[in-house]
Amino acid sequence: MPVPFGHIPIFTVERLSTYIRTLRQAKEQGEKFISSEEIALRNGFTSAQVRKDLSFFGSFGKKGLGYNIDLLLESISKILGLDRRWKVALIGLGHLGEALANHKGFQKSGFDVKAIFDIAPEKVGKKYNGIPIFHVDQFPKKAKAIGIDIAMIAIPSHSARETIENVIKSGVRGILNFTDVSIPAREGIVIKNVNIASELETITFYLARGKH
Amino acid sequence: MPVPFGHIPIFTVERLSTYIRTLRQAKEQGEKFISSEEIALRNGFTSAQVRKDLSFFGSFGKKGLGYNIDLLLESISKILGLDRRWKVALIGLGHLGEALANHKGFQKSGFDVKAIFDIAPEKVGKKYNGIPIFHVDQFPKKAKAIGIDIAMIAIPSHSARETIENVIKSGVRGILNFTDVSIPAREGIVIKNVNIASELETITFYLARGKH
DNA sequence: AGTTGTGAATCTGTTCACAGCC
DNA sequence: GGCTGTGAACAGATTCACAACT
Repeated sequence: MPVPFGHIPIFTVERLSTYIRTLRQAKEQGEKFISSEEIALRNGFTSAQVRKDLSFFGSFGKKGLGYNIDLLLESISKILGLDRRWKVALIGLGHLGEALANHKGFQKSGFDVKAIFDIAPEKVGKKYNGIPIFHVDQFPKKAKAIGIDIAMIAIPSHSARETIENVIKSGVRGILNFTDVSIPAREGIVIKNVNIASELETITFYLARGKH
Repeated sequence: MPVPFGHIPIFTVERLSTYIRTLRQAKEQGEKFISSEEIALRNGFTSAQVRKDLSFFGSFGKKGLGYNIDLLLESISKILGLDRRWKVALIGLGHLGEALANHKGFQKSGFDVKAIFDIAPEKVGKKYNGIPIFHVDQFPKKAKAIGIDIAMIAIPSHSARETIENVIKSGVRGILNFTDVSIPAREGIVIKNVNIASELETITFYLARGKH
């Protein structure tokens, strides 16, 4: 089933996902067609970049006219694997975990949080937002039973490495890691490390030197 | 005061901030020195990359020995502008906003959330975690009075563009934007767009094609 | 006239490989 | 012997610029 298109730059993949949001917003504003220039403008990219990104996967536009928004939305969604729903587990129901469990954007893109894992006895066995909470020790068993595709990790850093190893061992191949411990990807596993303090730190780098 | 080191790759800046976390963790484990190889290994980078990143800013290591962790921590912190504290405002106290207001990692890196802004009448005028909550309309006045350096935006997308324009007009030069609307940077302003659903979407791209 | 799609040229970032120092 | 620091070589991503199409 996987259809390879040759090698795709990682930055292209990240931008595709931005285009989806831009297209949804243009659609809400009543637009039917959109040019590469307009997509670029809204995001601070260049129009050539938008066209090149899309060209890796095919021809979706009409010369002189631009892109049909509905068609392009559907095409990019398919490219990103969003033409199906994905079962997501959340590990760690702290403040960030709650935010993730409540995140509106997931539903729209096809992600369903199917199970939550934590170690706090007062949480385990209950439900949050209708989603069952299990003990982290149960992860391998439950993940297999439910068919979890992706795990989001939002736990303290001291147990991060061990927990993520167990997640990988249990057969889950996609990991979105919010902990302070950045985990290298490895054969067969897709890991994305996101660190919120890091994001602020790249901002201060530029602010501190007045170069921006 | 800003000391220019020539042009620095954006990826170098992002990795520096990862190195800080790695160094802190090594330090907690009782290490005093660390090699570029060890830093690389823990994060899935290459040792040459670590050395090259640091070489943009000076020589921090000892040949044959590696890097003194305390010294390197201090050096990188200074490079990233973390040798001072930064005043941060949070706009939007929804689920994600609450997570940001409670985020432990900020304190450690020198970020203090000094004010929260929202539009809900039941929140405005109260405090959250000891941080005062103001109406978003008050942002320009309060931001100036407090001396806000960076604004974190965690509001629904429909009001994102307008709110961010007002933040920029009020003189804040650093923005961490969590909304679905990605905002282009512009002269004099540093903007970082972070989208959590996007992160999942780049994972599914690879999962969907079995290529990882 | 307007806009796409794309090879070629350019620019940016990474890796190699080794001299130099501890 | 081990590890850094770095110029040179390489790989990867972006931009240019224009032919092709509506």
